[in-house]
Amino acid sequence: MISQRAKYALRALSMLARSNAGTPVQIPDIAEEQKIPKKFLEQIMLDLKRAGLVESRRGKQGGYLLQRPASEITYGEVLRLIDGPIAPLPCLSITAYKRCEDCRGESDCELRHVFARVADETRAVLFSTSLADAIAMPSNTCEPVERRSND
Amino acid sequence: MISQRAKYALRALSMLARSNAGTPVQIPDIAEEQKIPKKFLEQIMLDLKRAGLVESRRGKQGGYLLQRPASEITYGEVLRLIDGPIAPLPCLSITAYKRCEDCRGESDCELRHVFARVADETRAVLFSTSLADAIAMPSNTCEPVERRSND
DNA sequence: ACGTTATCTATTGATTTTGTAGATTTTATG
DNA sequence: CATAAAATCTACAAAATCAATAGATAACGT
Repeated sequence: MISQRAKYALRALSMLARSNAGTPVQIPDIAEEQKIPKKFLEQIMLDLKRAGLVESRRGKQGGYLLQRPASEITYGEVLRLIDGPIAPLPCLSITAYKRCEDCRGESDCELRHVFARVADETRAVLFSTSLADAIAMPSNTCEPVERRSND
Repeated sequence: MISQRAKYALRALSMLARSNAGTPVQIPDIAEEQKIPKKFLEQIMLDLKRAGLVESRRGKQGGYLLQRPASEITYGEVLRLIDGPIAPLPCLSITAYKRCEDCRGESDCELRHVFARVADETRAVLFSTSLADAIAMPSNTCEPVERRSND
């Protein structure tokens, strides 16, 4: 499960992506439309700014804008920033690699082999999907949400 | 990231799967070999038992055995049992579906569309990989851990 | 100068995670 | 039957994480 924070971040960024006009979007507006606690959102936007995803303008007519085109900000990038490593095991993370202390031999760790595949698939989706892609999807992809027999 | 608990559970089950002989494996042995806190492991094994994954024998010569063949216990099943839903969003979980209160319209929620793909891919791997599969993998799959440019 | 907006720092409460501790029950075996 | 070895059960606790709140400060446009 991704964190609430990550959901908020992605939804906020989506709003910025939609409001392309070059005019900043303000926190109170995002908070209201997306039902996000205002002060909480402030912190999140700050994180996004420090990471270089958005830029801010202060004072009247201020607010936030994407720093890059929406097509060049991926879900993976955002998710990693907010929730940390994408990989399901520390020893599979690229940005925060850490050996599992209790695990002898990564090359014959079964867990690692299995979850390496999960990590690969997950990254393939998340880093190939940009904010722009996501916005373009819904209308097209509307087959009645195909469900397999598993979670 | 999967929980420590889940790692322990999977490693313990792996030991049971390997020790096929029909002779029970005991908690102290698992705990020592896998470096798992013994009392913590006890709780985990109880969960696995209650869920019908393993059976137990008490008293001397007691211990735990798989209740089904190792080829019929999947990583997905174990992970869901221990860590909860596989899906990254409550509204994508099959076993614990929950509407996102702050989200209007699931069919046009961008987050949902993107993470639905993640969920599908993840489940495809986890539910198609059994304990037996995982044990069989390591020796074969030993190309020097292919890494993409992303986490 | 004024109000509006982002920025910063600190703190709180709830929940989850990761364990510990100790008493109890069951069972094989001598 | 007595004993020791094993699982079982219940409760608790420390630490970390998450979600959110509070209040003061700095920058900017008009």
